[in-house]
Formats: sequence, C-alpha cells, structure tokens
Amino acid sequence: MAGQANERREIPDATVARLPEYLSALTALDEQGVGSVSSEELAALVGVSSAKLRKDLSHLGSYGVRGVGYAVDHLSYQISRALGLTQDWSIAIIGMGNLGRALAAYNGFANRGVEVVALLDEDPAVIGTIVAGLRVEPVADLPRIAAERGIAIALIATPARSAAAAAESVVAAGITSILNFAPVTLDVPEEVHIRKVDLATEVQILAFHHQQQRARTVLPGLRVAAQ
Amino acid sequence: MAGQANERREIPDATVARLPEYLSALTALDEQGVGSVSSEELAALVGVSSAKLRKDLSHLGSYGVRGVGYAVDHLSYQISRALGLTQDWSIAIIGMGNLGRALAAYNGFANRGVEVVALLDEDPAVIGTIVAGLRVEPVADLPRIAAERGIAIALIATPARSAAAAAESVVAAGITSILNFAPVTLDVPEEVHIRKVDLATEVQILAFHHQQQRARTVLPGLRVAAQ
DNA sequence: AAGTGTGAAGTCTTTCACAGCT
DNA sequence: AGCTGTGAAAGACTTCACACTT
Repeated sequence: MAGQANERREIPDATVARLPEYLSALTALDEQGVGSVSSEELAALVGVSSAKLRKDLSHLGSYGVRGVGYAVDHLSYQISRALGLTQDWSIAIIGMGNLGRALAAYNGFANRGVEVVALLDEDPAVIGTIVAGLRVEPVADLPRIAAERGIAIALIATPARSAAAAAESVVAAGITSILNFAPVTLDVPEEVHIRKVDLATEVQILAFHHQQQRARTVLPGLRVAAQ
Repeated sequence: MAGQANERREIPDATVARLPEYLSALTALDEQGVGSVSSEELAALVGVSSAKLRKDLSHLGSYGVRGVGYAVDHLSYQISRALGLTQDWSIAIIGMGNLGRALAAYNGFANRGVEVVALLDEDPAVIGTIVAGLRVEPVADLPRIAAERGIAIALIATPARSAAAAAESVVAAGITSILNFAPVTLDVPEEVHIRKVDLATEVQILAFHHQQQRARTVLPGLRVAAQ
C-alpha cells in the first residue's frame, strides 16, 4: 500500500537531459496512433541504446510491462510528470533582435508545456511593437510582469554586450532559471540555474570532429608536420 | 628532440566541448590587452574549476608557464589549432524561416572561424530573395554548391516536417557534419556527425530543475500527494 | 612564492548480461 | 517467448593534492 512508486530517487542529470527527447518521440508515436513500444523501438527513434533507455526510465519508476513494452500514453504522462510539465511554464524572452523574434515565433514550444507570455527589449523604438501577437514591453517592467504572470524561465537573446545587464534584470525580478543565447558567460548567484546555447560553440565542436575524421581517413598513420 | 609536443593524445569529448568557451574568453582578454592569465582567472571567467581547466589544457600540450600562467595569444592559437580553426569553415544554412534568417544574420560567427556561404530553401517564393546579403538558392542545387564552395557543415533550420528531407539532401551532397535545429531526431549514416539544438528540450530541462528546487525549498521533507 | 601539470582517488555514466515477470 | 528492470563491471569525467618548474 505504498502509494506512488520509487518516486524519491534522485534522477541523474544525464537522464534528465534525455527525458524531453523520449517525450517528444512518444508524442509522435501517440499521434500516429501507436499504443505500445518496446525499449528497443523507442531507443532507435531517439538514437540511444535500449539499455540506456531502460536504465533512464527505471529512475522514474517501473512503468513498463515485461514481455510487452511500454504503454505510450502512460509513459508520456509519467515523463511529463517527472519533468514537471503537468503544469505549463510561463517564459519571457529578452531581446527582440533577429534571434529573439525567431524564438518568439517558434512554435515548437506550443504543446510542449511551455508558453511565451512576455517579450522584452530596452530599445524605445522596439517597445510597443507587436511580435508574434504579443506587445514588446520594457525590460524595466520585468519585476512587475514576472510577478503578475508567474514567469519561471527567461530566455536571454540580446547581443553579447547587453546580456550581462539583461541577466541582472532577470535575477532582480526573482527569476531563477535562464536560457542564455548570448555568446558570453553570465555571472549569476548560485541559486540561479543557467543553460547556454551558443551557435559558434556548436559549430566549432563539429569542426573539431570533422577535422579529426579527415585526419583519420586522409592520412592514416601519418604524422602531420609542425606549423 | 621529439618535435611537437603531446599532440597525439585523444582529446576527450567533454574537453572539446569546453575549448570554444575558453577560446572565446581568451579572445575577450586579448581585446582588453591582457597578455597573461592564470588557470584560476580564466576558469572563473568561463565558470569552471581551475583544476578542470588545467586538465583540459593538458590534453593539448604543455603551454603554460609554472609560477606564471598562460600567454593569452599563444594559448588562443593552440586552442584554435586543436579545434581546427586555423582555417575558416564554410557552412550552409537550410531553411529560411524565422530561425534560418536569424541564423544567417547572426554575427557571432564572424571572427570565430566560421563563414556562412550558402542559404537554401525549397520554397520558390523564397528562392532568389536576399537574406543577410546572400541570395537564397534551391536545396536541389546543394550538391553543386557544396562542391564549389567547400561546405563542411550544414545547419538545418527547417520546420520539423521537412528536416528529414533536408538531412537527406545534405548527406547526398557529401556533407558530413550537421547542426540540427529542428525538433526531430535525424537518421543519418554513421559517418555523419550530428549535433542537435532543441529549444523545447532546453527549456524542459530548466523546468525540471526549477521544480526540484521548488520542492526542496517550499516543502522540505514533505511528501507530495499522488496526482 | 606562485601556479602549472598530473597521477591517484572519487564520482558519474554507460554498457553488460541475466534474473524475473507476464 | 519476450522484454523489462537492475546489480555488477567497465568506462569517462572530475576533483584532489602535490611534485615540479620558473
């Protein structure tokens, strides 16, 4: 009579980072009317090994059926619940340049537990314009807006030079989760959670692997001269 | 008399993923006229521990001076070289929607070893228009364009439904590195290197941590009722 | 005196391989 | 008969702490 299952285990970070991928694949399966999947099938859709998938899911509880697989709808629900997506999260986007506007218009968010409820900029020429159906508001109003609309997460999409100030406003407004698109490291209090997405970084990582592969296939076992 | 240093060690993936951050911080220091940094200082700028930084750099070789630190310009050069950025990389962006246009206009690439040399779309209404100074070309021409301009990396910024087809074109054009912004898993031959950037995934990871933190501070030691 | 470079220890993550359930 | 859930082994990454160099 223990009520809910192994809920109290800590979920490893590496697992948390993959749960959204599983959820997205499950949603697609559900839309195709698929009712049940094996770990093997789901893992293939996401591009991980089935052992890893099963280990990941085991941290949420025991929601599969041995000999059969997982019920798509039930597993979706359990992952959503683990991620905290049974409620919607309100987010704000700061910086209405090209990237900010693209993020505002991005509709990969809808149906994924996330709603954009505020767009902010500090440029008077941009404030008051309508982007993706929302009126752009001044960054200075963030404390009031964050409180009124229950904003949990801020996306910083400003140019690099304004990002630190934007982060300061966000923190001052009491928001403790930031997704940073500006190519700078933000210095925030340690209770604030930051994730960073940097295009140049991603491309450089690809460039590294590209170069390695080239070195391996074009010059197998050859020493390259010093530069 | 061993010629170049510990060049032949494999660089761990985790290290490679951080090298661009170090490089970016070093570039900023260089612009400020700083000539030398300690591991402690550089690590603080990037937000990692100094031990991790030193271990990372040790995989490239021994480019510091004991008791002193690292010469900013020399270390920048060595990291650039390790990443393969002593040459510029040409990239193509596929999909000229909001996100694709934002990426095309993004100038965090310039000065970071990366140049956008082609913009592609399949919509006749978009082909031929000018975006960020480049003419949008048909995806069908990718094989020719890739060969002519030496494209090494493709960014896929199409809607989810067109991403698989875009990936197929990219692979058919002989490009072996992809940065995927569409919220789907791409199925490609194993010699093709893929990295994925998914906004909804990033936000969901933040939401998870947000929720955890809330649970810890608001209800310490309390059991939450089953839903 | 200061700060790098690195073995060794500790932690986290993945993979293996199979017992156990349906 | 088939597929999950999981201990145990292997591997990757991080942190420690100090010998070594300037």
